[in-house]
Amino acid sequence: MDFKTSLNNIFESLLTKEPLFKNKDALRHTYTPDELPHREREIRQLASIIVPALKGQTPSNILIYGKSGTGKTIVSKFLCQELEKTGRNLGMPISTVYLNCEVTDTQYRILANLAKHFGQNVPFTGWPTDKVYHAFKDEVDRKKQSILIILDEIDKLVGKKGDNIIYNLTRINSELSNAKVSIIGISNDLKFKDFLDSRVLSSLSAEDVVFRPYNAKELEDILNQRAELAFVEGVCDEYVIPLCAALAAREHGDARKALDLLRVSGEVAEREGVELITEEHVRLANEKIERDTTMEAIRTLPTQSKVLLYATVLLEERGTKMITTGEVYDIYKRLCKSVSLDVLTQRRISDLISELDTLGILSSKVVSKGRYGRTKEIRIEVLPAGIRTVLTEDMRLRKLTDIRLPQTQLL
DNA sequence: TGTCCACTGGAACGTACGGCTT
DNA sequence: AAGCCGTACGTTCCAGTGGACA
Repeated sequence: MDFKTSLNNIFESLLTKEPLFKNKDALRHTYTPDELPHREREIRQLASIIVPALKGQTPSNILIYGKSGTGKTIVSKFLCQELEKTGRNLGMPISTVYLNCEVTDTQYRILANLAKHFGQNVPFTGWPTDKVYHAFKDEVDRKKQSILIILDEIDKLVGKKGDNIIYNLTRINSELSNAKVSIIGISNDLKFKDFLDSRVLSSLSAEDVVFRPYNAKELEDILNQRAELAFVEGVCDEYVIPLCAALAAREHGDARKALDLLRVSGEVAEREGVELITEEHVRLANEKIERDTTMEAIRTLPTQSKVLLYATVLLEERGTKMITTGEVYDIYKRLCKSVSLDVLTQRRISDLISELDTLGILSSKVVSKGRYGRTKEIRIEVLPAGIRTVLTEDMRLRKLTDIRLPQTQLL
């Protein structure tokens, strides 16, 4: 019976055994603190642009630029909260909608999400797009109100079928008699403007706001503010936060990265069962984050891409000097046959290679070998051992992990 | 100087699927 | 039940090309 009671408490004891953290959520980038250090200027600038909404006028559309982790999203969300709150106090009806265009990446989906936000029941597919557009427009126009739409990662829309949604939204006010719509576009990509239609551009980027990257000192302030909320007092060695800040500053001042680093450092120390987080934990955390993100990227790949990736690994291990599309395709075909998987065309594989390249798992470069044609030169960017581990997790691909190519191939 | 390789990458089209409308 | 619609994922077709080699 002693045995039973001790097991009963096992989760409880594990749950309460978080000696370092008092509120881990404060270190997540989704957490919105009461103050946003080193962004006062941007907040004031944006607030002065959208304040007309509180007087019943239409604010200019805004385009926000800045690298990842510079606080664009969090500042925008913070302003929305404040705007809605002030609106309520003044009796001005204001709605704000936040959409991430990486997820919501077509015209249909954006309109469907907007319509849903205003209480319309739109299926995720099935309706013609203009019907969804009217559902949204009519619902919104039923009363006098200001609407602020935030399109995060708006650069993900250009070039795709979704890109005339930007045009349609910037024009919607001329079709509305009661409501007023303004748009805040957020982009990581500074070159984004070059790809926009000039009519859309003049309307959308009536006001531009640029978010500079944080420097190491600023990151340190942010981390200190969050650490105070997240950690039990005195568990951080004095150099831990400066180190996290320095590492993140090296990567274009990414606050998200800095926060992740500090959080994972804490977790690593906790798992070790020690009471002080040290620089060594930060280094371990840095490696762990890197490893985890690439492994996760590989794990979520479609089966075909996994086989393709493995074909590249085999060629690399064989010591092939220059891996080309044609060679990879040859091995890929053989691997597919051995596990009776459909063989895709070389054209498709060429696209999959480019996808793996943008994910950073492979690197491919188009090279010309003169008399011997033009092709992609391919290199693996992650550890082969990691790729094998992932393959073993996939029942159908497990038997591939035994395959090795002969060191030299005689043809 | 021209040829010609081994692809690249754009474009149109096909198929399957979930889901609405009538 | 038949006919649309939007989306994902592929295929088919093909013009275009950088540069080693004859």
